Amino acid sequence: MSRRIFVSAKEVADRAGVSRSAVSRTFTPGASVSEETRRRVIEAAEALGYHVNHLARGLMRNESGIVCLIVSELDTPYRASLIRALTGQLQSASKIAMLINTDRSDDSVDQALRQAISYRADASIILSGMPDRSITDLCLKSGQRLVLINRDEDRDGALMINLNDRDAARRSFIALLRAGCRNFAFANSEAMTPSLMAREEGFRAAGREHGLEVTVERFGSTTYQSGAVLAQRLLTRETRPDAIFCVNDLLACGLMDAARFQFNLAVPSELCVVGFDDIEQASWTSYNLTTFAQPVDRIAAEAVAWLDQVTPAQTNSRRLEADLVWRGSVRGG
Amino acid sequence: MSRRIFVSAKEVADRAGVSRSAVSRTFTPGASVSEETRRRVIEAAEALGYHVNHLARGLMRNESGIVCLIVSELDTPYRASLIRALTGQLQSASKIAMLINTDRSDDSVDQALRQAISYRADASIILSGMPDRSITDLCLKSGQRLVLINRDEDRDGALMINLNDRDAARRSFIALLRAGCRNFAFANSEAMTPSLMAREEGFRAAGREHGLEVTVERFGSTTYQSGAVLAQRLLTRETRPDAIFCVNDLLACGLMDAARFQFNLAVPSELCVVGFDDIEQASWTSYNLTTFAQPVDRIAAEAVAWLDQVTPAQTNSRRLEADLVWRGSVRGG
DNA sequence: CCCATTTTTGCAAGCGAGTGCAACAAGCAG
DNA sequence: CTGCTTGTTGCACTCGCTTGCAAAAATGGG
Repeated sequence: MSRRIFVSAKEVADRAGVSRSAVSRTFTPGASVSEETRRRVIEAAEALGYHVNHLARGLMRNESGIVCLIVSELDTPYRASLIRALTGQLQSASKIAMLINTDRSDDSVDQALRQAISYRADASIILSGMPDRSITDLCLKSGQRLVLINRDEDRDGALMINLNDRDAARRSFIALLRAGCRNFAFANSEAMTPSLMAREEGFRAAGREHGLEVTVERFGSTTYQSGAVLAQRLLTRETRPDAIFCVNDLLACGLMDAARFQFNLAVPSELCVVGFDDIEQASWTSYNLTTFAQPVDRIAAEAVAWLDQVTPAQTNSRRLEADLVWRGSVRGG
Repeated sequence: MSRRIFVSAKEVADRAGVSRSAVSRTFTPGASVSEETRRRVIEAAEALGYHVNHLARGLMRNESGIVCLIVSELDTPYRASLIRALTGQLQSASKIAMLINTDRSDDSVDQALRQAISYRADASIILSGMPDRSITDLCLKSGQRLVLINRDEDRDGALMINLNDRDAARRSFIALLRAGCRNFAFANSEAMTPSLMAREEGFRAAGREHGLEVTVERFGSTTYQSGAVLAQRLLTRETRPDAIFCVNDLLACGLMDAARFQFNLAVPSELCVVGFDDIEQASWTSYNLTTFAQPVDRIAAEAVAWLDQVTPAQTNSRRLEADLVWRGSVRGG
């Protein structure tokens, strides 16, 4: 079964009684075709079910319209909503997303970029992991655009979109301080990616500025399960924290559940919690979590706008602000 | 900036001192090339950073290796995990996923399929919505494979993967009956898709068989928020249900939160709840929801296996079983 | 009505690869 | 040495499209 009998421009041309170029031009915005021929071509195309072959077009035009999204653990709420925003906005800019899942091995971000090159993607957007410099250089040299979201490592020529994590962490500290908390803790994973570390640094720095100790605990990856373990570790300390900033919401949910059901602590009266990302679950009544919102639409918009530019601007780094979403997991507010 | 200077087979051939065909054959498994030339080609390719142009290859071979995933609201937990499974398994079968987001307008499933045709996708997998017959016919006629997941409407030639929703609903009823419940309710959305309706039918049918009334309430879409509204409606009835089967987990979470925080009902002692999908949140301590697991890996495996077949089998419909995951939202167990 | 513009149209040359075919080389049996 | 098989290689055509170029048609001004 390799019938694969797509109808080609030739057939449309024959049926419409015009040349193949006429068909081509009909489907090329801005090309010179008379109203009459265009009508006949459209009609024939409709009747035959013709669709321009984007593979062939990409080959000729030397631009495929494809943008690769490189991501692991894509069912994580934050990732999923970012992907949703990106695919939506890419489509509005008449590009199409190829999704490459890098869950498997470690070098697979490199593999993913090779795929991107093979399909002559116009650009790649990296949401997870960090590829080797040699391969990113190859991408850039080949004229493929590169967007790094929350990756932070430098790659000249690539667009880097980051949040102001340090500042958010600082604001979180102040909010907790105003809520009357005095024993601060930071619940982190062991992932140690730049943006996660920036949150930790920012929170610690704020502590130092106010002359207050900040307990830091790190465990596993940024998941619900890690949150539970971190709760275990933090809440059994001699001086129990009354304020915990969690490196992301998923972890915060796990931590809150453990605090509540395992340690019988009431949030926010006995323990204040702040998260990061503003995933949907943060707004659920059970959590009602005060958190920082990832501006997914802004992120996607910046990325797509940059891809649409003819010549990428000088400044290829964006630092976006994460807004604090006040909910019930912190007193006051 | 349209440099786009990818290296071509010609350049590799020149550098290796062989013909272009030799390069082509080197990268075509099973083609006849001597060990010596292959070595030289590989070496030159490596040095130049050559990657076969999949656009051109797809054009010639008349198969692109692209599979379109057509989906809306892809940040929904169940959808996201299905996408993760699909992309992972497609890649293992050396195919690549194109993700088409159909959030926007209503006819956009049709639009998506047009895109799939334009990119000469080998197949399309539809997770949301239902395209017009005319366009699916065009896909099939063009030799493009079609997979419908939980769509249920018939399309000859397409693979249809469904769950045994009716049976799951029946088992759910029996479990609730055994838990000692007597006032049964079914919380549904107004989406009315076949698989959701099958769950409702199945649950009602089980009720009839046991001579017990089943209250059905429908509202909005299958979201957390709808769950809250449905709780409001169901739990204010003169005879309050003590067993609610929710059409999916998201809705169940909303319903449980409302039951708990708004109506002060304890789960499972005063109210038993069963969901569907087994999203990650169902396992969180706050919900600890008894539910039916969507066999996402099986679904993905069936889809990919069918795509790999040279000639699609006669029987192009799969009905998979959803396993009951016992947790704490139902007494006993 | 004629000539100069402008618009439309078709031809043909690519884009980067795969592959049938024939030429060629090597290996081997007779 | 000849004839034949087996394995490699290059030529040239093809896939479906875009686009520069020049010819043809349409338009308009004088």
